[in-house]
Amino acid sequence: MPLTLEDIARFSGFSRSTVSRVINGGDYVKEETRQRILDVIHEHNFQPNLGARSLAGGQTGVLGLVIPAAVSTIFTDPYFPQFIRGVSSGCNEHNYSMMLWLAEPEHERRTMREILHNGLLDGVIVSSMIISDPIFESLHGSKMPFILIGRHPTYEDVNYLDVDNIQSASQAIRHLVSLGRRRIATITGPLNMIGGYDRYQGYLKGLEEQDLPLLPELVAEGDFTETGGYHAMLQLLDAHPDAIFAASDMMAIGALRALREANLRVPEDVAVIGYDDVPLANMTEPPLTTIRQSIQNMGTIAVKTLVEIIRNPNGGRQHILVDTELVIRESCGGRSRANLQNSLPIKTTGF
Amino acid sequence: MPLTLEDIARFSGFSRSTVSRVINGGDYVKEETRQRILDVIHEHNFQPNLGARSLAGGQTGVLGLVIPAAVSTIFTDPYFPQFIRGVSSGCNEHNYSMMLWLAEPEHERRTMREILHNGLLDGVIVSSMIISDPIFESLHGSKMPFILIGRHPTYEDVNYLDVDNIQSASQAIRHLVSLGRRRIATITGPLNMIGGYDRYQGYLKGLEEQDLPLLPELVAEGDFTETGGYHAMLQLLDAHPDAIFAASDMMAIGALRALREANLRVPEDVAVIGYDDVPLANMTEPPLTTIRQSIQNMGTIAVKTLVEIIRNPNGGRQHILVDTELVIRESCGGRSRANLQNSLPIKTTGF
DNA sequence: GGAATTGCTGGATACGTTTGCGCTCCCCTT
DNA sequence: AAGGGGAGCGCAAACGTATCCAGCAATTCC
Repeated sequence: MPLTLEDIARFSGFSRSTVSRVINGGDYVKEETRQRILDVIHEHNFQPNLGARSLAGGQTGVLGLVIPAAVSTIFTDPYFPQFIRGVSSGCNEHNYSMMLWLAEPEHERRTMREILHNGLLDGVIVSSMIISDPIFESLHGSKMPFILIGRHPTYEDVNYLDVDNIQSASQAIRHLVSLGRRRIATITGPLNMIGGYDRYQGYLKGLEEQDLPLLPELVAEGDFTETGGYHAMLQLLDAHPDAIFAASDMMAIGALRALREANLRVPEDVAVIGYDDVPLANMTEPPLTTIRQSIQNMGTIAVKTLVEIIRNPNGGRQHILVDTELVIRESCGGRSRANLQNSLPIKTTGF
Repeated sequence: MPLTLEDIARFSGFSRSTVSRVINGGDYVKEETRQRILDVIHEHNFQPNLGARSLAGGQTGVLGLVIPAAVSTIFTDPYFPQFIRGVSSGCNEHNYSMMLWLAEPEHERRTMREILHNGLLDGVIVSSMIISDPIFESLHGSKMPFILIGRHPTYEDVNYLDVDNIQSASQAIRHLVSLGRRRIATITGPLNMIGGYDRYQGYLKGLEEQDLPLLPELVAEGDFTETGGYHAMLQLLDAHPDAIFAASDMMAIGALRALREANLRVPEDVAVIGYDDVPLANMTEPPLTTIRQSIQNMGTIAVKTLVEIIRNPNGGRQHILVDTELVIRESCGGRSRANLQNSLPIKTTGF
């Protein structure tokens, strides 16, 4: 039988209300009283009941993290463990608990409302490359504060947290130009996916900043896979590029294979830059220059932002872009083991 | 403003009580009434408030999953993602939600009572506990139903679910001996973790069964990581082992690296067996012989068992051991692509 | 035909907390 | 000296649900 406020009130000689005020850091309590009550609470290891709190106060201190289990990479990719860890860490920091829901398609219909709208959650983080429509719609139509990981392509009035794809891609181009490359090709991701589209926009921005023309024969669309990168590279060979910016490491690895088969040297003949800094990127021949995103950091920031949104629901929408780090290895022909940036400052766009 | 039982009662023309009975599958409701109320509930997408339910009924439908974040392998090892996925899947199956708490040492004291004993959780799964964990004490002293993943070394009256570490490790030793190896070394996990400890015990049991002496110079302690395995292997080199039993695949992979650098051939000079069968184990050079545990399955079984314990608190303690499978690949020098066992039967010890 | 039983429903209470309101003091002003 | 105001505290009303109990009709039993 756990203790109640009433018990603590009785033990300390004050009323429920005062005990409650002490717990919630309320005003108008004499310091002496506060100490007395805190002592009793500590002595009996009292813990207020969350259900009752939620009923009376409307807050639970619980955040939801939704990840579509359909994403098969959850097994092999260190992305999700790291992200989950970041979120967990952020929760601990802000005195929240984390409800994790790996949305399985076969259970989705049942659990969506049940989990999201039963009053348990103060807010929700939705992590998914594929914007899972039912979940999004369900949240968007409710009062529940939520934040997306990866910006939403169409809805502008939605909070999101994303990697600064455009900025980082253009930085890659800038770096290649600084190394003397001029015929810079790109292997894009699927242009109907927001990540692929944004990284291509960054490529365009980089060209423009460096006064280079956009040559259609230097653009090939891939699908984020190694095979896709390989075929895209084959298309590009005729155009004789002296550098490749691939929108993912896996595609860059495919490009390396195509270049090797074409007897072109990397980085002497063609420089290559990837994106993601997957563990494999360090083990290719030559090791891959790439753009790293701090996934764990993303999780922490997501919590921090969501907590702010919960505390201040009318603060306007939050669009947060996390900066990246250009990890320079041998494949671009630049100086090895040197980073242009070490920190991961945060740039906020909002109002 | 979410709807309440009262609203549904008004819309359907019945009382709160009857609506509540319909929702909770209670008896004594006319079929016609039940249908009418269900229609209204469905039409308005009504979802009962969890806080109120918890207050009035004492049940929340939420399970806690506790993982010590101190375990650094959470980054690199696919163990936890898979386990989490299994637990999540089990929760979906049994209509429970999952509260995930990665216990960080610096936040532990604050959150332990706060998360475990605020009435939110119906039960707790504790994974990979460090021996003598305060979390255990806190749970063991309370009425909270819980189950450990990995048996507890001292307390016998505690529910647990574990891989048969001792049996499987000794099986690995037996296999190595059958292949003619005699100087069999082991790279253990941290011996203050029950998994590491038991696999070491299995190693000892294997030696004893095969009448081999225990040589201290053939034992090195690792930390379940690739780097740890690498350094442990370096220590072992002087003792000239002809076989290595590593308590995790990641450590086995580190050992492979150390062996390669020492110009030793695997399996000709040294046979290697790992533990876990992570995806990477199939991609090493040479492919790794290892012991497979169906981690995801463990998660599902843990939930199933815990739910039973919650429903029947006086059902006696549960001790469940999940069998393993020795997956034979090239690294041990045995016949390739042959499995000693294919199924994963469950052996139950209890009363 | 009256009494006992059963099927179905509504009223009322309890769960443990937050919080608006009102009541005492006591100090400060004029 | 009287009045105002604020600090400190308790009372009581919610919050939304589960569930015991009472009531009532319909049915069954003797």
